Amino acid sequence: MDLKPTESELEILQVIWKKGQCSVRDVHEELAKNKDSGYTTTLKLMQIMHEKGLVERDTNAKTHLYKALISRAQAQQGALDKIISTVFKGSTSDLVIQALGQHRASKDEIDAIKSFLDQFENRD
Amino acid sequence: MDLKPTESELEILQVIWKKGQCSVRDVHEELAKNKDSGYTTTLKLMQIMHEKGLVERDTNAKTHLYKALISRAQAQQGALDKIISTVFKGSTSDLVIQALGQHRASKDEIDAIKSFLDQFENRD
DNA sequence: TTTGATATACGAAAACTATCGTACATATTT
DNA sequence: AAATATGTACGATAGTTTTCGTATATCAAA
Repeated sequence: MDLKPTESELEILQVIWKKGQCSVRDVHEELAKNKDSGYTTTLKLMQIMHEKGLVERDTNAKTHLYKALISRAQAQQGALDKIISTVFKGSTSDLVIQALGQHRASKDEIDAIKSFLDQFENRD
Repeated sequence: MDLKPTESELEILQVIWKKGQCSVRDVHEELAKNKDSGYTTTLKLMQIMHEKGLVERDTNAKTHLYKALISRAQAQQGALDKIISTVFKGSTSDLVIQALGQHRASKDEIDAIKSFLDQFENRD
């Protein structure tokens, strides 16, 4: 299996991850806030995602319910791996520094990252 | 302008960023190390990148020379913004932690990030 | 039970990306 | 000068992704 969601598929997965289980309408109404494609477009995409094995669905009721078969963490790692190799010359620390440099991190966020680093460092 | 390079365009930009200024052949020979598409494919892609405004070119000599019109930092930030919004729920610190969690960072890298964080934190 | 709202299914078009073949121009070598 | 190598231009094709129209089924309300 390939399991590399496209851009639109990721938008859909976002909604499913957030809500846990969704009808096409659930997803479409969420997407409609930022986008204006039709309902059948969302439906078709979700059907394709089902064919690809990105989601599973319960077809017992008239309204089918979809669940994600790929975790957010998996998708995150896939997305990270891709941009680290294509734009960050393979350097994770470059990515981290670029991300932190742009973003106005709160003290809490910085602390969270620091303690994460500590724990990570002491793992050796 | 849209300025969102495709996958292949990023591969080409990588080479141009590294070398500073490139002929199509320069780029193609570099890409050929990891890939095997034809010379005219690279040429065509670079012509399209020129139309899109991703690169400029000097056509005085027979062999045209290309330069990037988008910086590596810009492309990095664009890629980061995209995945932060599509898979990281808008959370930069989630991205940083996920990136560090997977990657086996060296002590030097960790230190670099820590001192970056310190400097960042003291900025207030 | 007829009407209207809401579903899925699915073919087909549109848009975008990547690939290549071929034509043609310009250097370089023999 | 002829042959060879190297360059650009560009149309055509194939693959992928996104979009939508239309057919059809189901349910609820009038």
